[in-house]
Amino acid sequence: MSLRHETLALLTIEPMTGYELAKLLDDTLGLLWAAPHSQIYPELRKMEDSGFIEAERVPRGARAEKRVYTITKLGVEELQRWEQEPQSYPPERDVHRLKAAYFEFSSPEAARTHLNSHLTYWTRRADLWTELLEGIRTRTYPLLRRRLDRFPPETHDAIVAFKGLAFEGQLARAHAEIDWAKRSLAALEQLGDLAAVQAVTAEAAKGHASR
Amino acid sequence: MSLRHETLALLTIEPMTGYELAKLLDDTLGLLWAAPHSQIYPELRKMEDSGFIEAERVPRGARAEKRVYTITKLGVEELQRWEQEPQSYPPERDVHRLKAAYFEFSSPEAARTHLNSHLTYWTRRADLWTELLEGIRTRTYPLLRRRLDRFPPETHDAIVAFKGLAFEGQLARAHAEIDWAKRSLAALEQLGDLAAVQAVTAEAAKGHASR
DNA sequence: GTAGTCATGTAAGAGGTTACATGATTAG
DNA sequence: CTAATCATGTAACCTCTTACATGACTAC
Repeated sequence: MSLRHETLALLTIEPMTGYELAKLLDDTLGLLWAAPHSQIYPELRKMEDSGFIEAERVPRGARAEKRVYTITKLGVEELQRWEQEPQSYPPERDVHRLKAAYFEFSSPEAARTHLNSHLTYWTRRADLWTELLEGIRTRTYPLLRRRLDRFPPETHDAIVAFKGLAFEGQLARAHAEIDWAKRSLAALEQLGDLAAVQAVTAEAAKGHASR
Repeated sequence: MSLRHETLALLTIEPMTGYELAKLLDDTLGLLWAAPHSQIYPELRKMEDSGFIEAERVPRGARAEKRVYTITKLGVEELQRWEQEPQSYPPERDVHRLKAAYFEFSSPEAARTHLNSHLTYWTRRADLWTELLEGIRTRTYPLLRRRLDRFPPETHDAIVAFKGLAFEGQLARAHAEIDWAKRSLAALEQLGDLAAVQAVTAEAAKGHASR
């Protein structure tokens, strides 16, 4: 349940609408917690009920209105409380590694295709995070700029350092995945002709089945 | 929805009960997809209804019975189908990285504690996977042995290679996390006295709130 | 006018967590 | 006899996904 804390953290930058939060939590942006708007709007209402945030109705244009949410004192305290709370680890659930573990039920081409997609996906992520890190270090990334503008100068080094830490971690993970995909592709090559394996394993497995 | 395919894959080793599958899918075992028994038993019933597995009622002791599940031809085909199907990537959701990104709302001690737990957790995982990999390479890991005993010799190299690949990936990820935690702890040190930051950021955030 | 963006919702369903619940079997 | 293990379930609840739904505003 960290959607709550990610949105609280974003609202410490400045008041925002659900729509803007939804854009920031879009997975393609590369931030640390993604969520669709269908999850965000109800969560904002719940947080409002809990007193963590407050909505202000602001007119836009002639007829329309938007709800601009501001974090409250209670909301900041909740964020601090969560930050100090010990954090458990989610159970292991890695579908790509799982597929790789059972490539003997796949075809050599499909296995290669999977690893190439993996390479593409994580390379794109690495590029994204490299750029983001550059923007963090130079303090030019817009979201960071907006944050620094609101916080006193003596906190800037720490704020920048922590954002840097987090995305260095993401980047390191991406590089580990890229290396893994490359090594795995090489290993696939070395296994030579696997054409027969799929058929044989399938037959063997069916053998158990019809025992 | 890969619980289904992990259990199908395990049932290609040999027929098993829900209880045994639940033990294998325990997170502390370090396999690739964890699940509690409360999820496994209903899933087995669903797969039985779909014809992917078949249950045999086997007596145990005098009064009791157990349901031993066997994968069917249809089940093996489903596993193969899934293996060749393109796999999407889950949205980014990393709670530990998220916490690190907002350490300015934490205390220096809590931040250090988080990173030390991270180190402990991933070191334990790395040890687990190192041992598992050793058992895979020497072909002595019991689950792998059981698998190899059921599959024809010409498939053994590939089966062992794929299991190796998968856990090398897990190990690489663990090492990346360990490195990150160490580098982050060092970075924390270098930031020097952060005692004031938490208070200041909190005040600043409340400042927005009561604007 | 019309396409793109801004803006906010609801709802069904899948997947996962946590807790409750029960009882037989086996090893000491 | 008693503790650990084997064995199988249910139920409430939460989170997340996917799809449906609507309409105003702005730039061209």
